Amino acid sequence: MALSRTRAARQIRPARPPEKSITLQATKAAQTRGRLLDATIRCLVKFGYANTTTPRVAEEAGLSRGAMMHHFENGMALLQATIVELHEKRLRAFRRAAENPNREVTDLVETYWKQLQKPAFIAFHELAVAARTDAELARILGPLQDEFRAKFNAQAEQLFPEWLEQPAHFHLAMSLSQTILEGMAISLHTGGLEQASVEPMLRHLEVQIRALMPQRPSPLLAETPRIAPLG
Amino acid sequence: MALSRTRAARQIRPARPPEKSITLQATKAAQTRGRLLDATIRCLVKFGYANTTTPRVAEEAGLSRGAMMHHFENGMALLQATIVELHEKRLRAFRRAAENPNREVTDLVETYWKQLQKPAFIAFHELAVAARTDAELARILGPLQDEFRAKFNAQAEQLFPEWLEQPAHFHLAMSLSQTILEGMAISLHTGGLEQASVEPMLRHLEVQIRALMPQRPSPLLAETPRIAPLG
DNA sequence: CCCCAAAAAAAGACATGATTGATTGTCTTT
DNA sequence: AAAGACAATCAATCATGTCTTTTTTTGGGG
Repeated sequence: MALSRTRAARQIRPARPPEKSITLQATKAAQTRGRLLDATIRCLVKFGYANTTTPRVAEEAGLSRGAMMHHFENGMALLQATIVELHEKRLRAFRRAAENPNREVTDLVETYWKQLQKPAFIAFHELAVAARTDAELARILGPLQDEFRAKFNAQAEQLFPEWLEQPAHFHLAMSLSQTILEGMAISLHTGGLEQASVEPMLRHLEVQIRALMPQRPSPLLAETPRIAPLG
Repeated sequence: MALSRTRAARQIRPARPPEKSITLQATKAAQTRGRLLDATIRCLVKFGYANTTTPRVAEEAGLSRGAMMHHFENGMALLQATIVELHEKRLRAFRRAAENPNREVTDLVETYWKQLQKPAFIAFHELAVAARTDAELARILGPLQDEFRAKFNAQAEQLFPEWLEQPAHFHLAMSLSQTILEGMAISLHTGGLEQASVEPMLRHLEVQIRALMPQRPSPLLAETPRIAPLG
C-alpha cells in the first residue's frame, strides 16, 4: 500500500462518528469497519505490507471497494485505523494478563511471548518496518509505541514495586525482555532463527530477569552475583 | 517492488558472463552492475522495500531504466543479485574482523554490533521481511541465512574451541547474541527501543556470554553459577 | 596508422496491467 | 424523503516487461 505519495490528507474522519445517537441500526457501520480492519490485518500477515492493496483488503473483507472507501476516506486512513486497532489489541491482551497477577517472572515472559506469536504482532511489525520510511505512518506509530513501552513497564512496576529501588536493573530487564522476545518472534518469521533455539532462550531470559530483580532469595539462585557495571 | 506475480523467470543470466576473455574493457559492465546493486541497497534504506521500484533504482544509479534492464533481465534478478551482494558484504566484514583474533568476547559482540549499524543490515532486513510473504525471495534468502548462521558459529568455534565441550551453552550464546543484537538494531530503527538502553544491554550481553563460556576464571565472575536447566 | 563492421552498453518508446481516489447510482433504514 | 451503506464505474498515475534505436567500445583488415 504505497499511498504516501498522494496529496496531503484532507480531513481526517474521526474513527467513530462522534456518538450521534446511541445504538442506531447503523451499528452495522461499526461492524463493517471492524471487518475491514480485520481484513487489513489478515492481508498484512498473508501478503505483507508491500502487497496489501485496497482491492485486496476489500476482497478479503468480502466487500466492494466502493463500500470500503465509504468508511475510510483513503488508504492511509484505513492503515491509521488499523494501527490504532492493533495497538488497542496489544493493550487489551496485556490488561487481561494483568488480571492474573502471580508475581512470577514467568508470567511476564510467557505472557508477552504468547502475544508475539499471534498474527497481530506480525501485522504490527510489517507496519513498523514500513513506518521507518513513511513519515505519515511514523507520525501515527511513534506515540503508540512509546505508550506501549510505558504501559509495559508500568505493569512490571505494579507487579514488583520493590524493583524501583534499582532503576538501572529494572530498565535493563525491561528492554532485555522486549528486545529478546520481539527479536525472536521476528527472526522466527524471517528465517534468522531456528525453532529449537526458542525454548532455551526463554528459560535463560527468565533466569536473567530473576537475577536482575531485587533479591528475593530463590533456592536456585541464592548467590547470583550482582550484574556487572551499571550506570 | 511487487514483481513476484510475473511469470516464471525465463533464463537466468549468469551474474558474470562466463569469463569470456579475461579483463576486456567491459569491466565497465561489472562496474555498472555494482552501481545498480549499490543503488538498490540505497533505495531499500531510503524508501523501504514497498517503494523500491525499478525506475527509482535506475534514477538513484544515474542510469536509464533501459540500461538497467540490459544488465538484469527483470526486477527479481536485480533483487536476487542484491541479496547475494548483501550476503557477501556481511561475510566479508566478518572475515575481516576474524583477522584480528583477540579471543575476547567483546570482539564478537562489538564486531557484529558495528555491522548491524551499517545500512547494509537495514536493507537486508527489509528484504528478509518481504521474503516472509514472497516465496521467490524466501527461496533465495533462506539458504544464505543458514550459511551466515553457520559461519557465525564457525568463527566463534574457531576463537573458542573449548566451548564445544558444552554445546548447549554454546548454541544458546550464539542465538542470544544474534537475537539481542539484531533485535536491538531493528527496534532502534522501528522506534521500539530507546537509544539509551543500548549500552547497558551490550554490557549485559557480554557478561552473559562470558558466563556461558567454559570457565576461564574471570576476576569478576569467578563463581558464576551454572545456567539453569539446559537440555 | 586509420577505418569499419560487429558487439556490447545505454537510452528511449510502448503496451499492459494494477492501484488509487473520485464520481455516480442503487438499495435499505429511519 | 433524507441519510447512510453499499456497489459499480471512470480517469489518472505508475510500475513492469518488451522492443527498438542510438551511442560507445573493440577487434581486426587495409
